[in-house]
Amino acid sequence: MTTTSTPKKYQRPKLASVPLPLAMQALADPCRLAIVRQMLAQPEHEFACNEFDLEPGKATVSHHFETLREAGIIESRVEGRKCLSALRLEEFEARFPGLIELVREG
Amino acid sequence: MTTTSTPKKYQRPKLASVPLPLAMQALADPCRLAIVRQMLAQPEHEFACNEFDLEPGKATVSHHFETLREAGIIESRVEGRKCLSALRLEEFEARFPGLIELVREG
DNA sequence: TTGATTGTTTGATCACAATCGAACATTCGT
DNA sequence: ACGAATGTTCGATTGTGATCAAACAATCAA
Repeated sequence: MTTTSTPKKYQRPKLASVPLPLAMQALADPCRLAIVRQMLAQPEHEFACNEFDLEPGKATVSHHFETLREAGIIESRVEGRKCLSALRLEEFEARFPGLIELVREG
Repeated sequence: MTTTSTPKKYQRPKLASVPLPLAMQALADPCRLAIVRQMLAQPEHEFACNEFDLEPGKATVSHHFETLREAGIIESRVEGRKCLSALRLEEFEARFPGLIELVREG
């Protein structure tokens, strides 16, 4: 018997359950801001992790993506061996109006 | 000769020099959010530190006020033996539009 | 099936942030 | 001059966050 595969399942919290400090914390890191800014340039696009030119190693980047997921800023899904991520733009904007716009401006 | 007194001087950074991550970080702490919310209830009022009902001790609170000053969110001045603090509401709103409003809402 | 791709997890380190008690400084009242 | 009031600073502790290398897992391509 081949071991049953457990496809990675990413969490996707309801925005109503995301407290403000968690959202602030998620956007308080330069690397995560860079990720969100690049995503804002193509809001419809689903990004693989290696489409970003980031300083930290992949382990660290993986952690940053998880932080962004927990804050309800992005959502991710498995596609083949890739992890595709996209902004939850409308939902996040509805929960924290104006916050994403601040990220775009810098 | 009595030693010359050096009245405490609080910093007051220009808002243009405050980076977004610093502002986010400052607003990512529950205690500091509580301070800002209480100040938002009376935007014109100058608050002494002991007007807040906060959990941490006074040393910690003193540090939180400094963090808020560094982020350009509040300004402080010495009045007698008190340290009076108030929001830099218009300036901060001009630099980070909508951010303070998010704090008010929760 | 073998090896390369893509990301996650683990274990460890390092820096920084929050916290406290105690000592200190300044000012005010008496 | 003395003591209370109000914060600040110092030293130490504790916890959390960012980071990396290495091992692991799943998938795809040849």
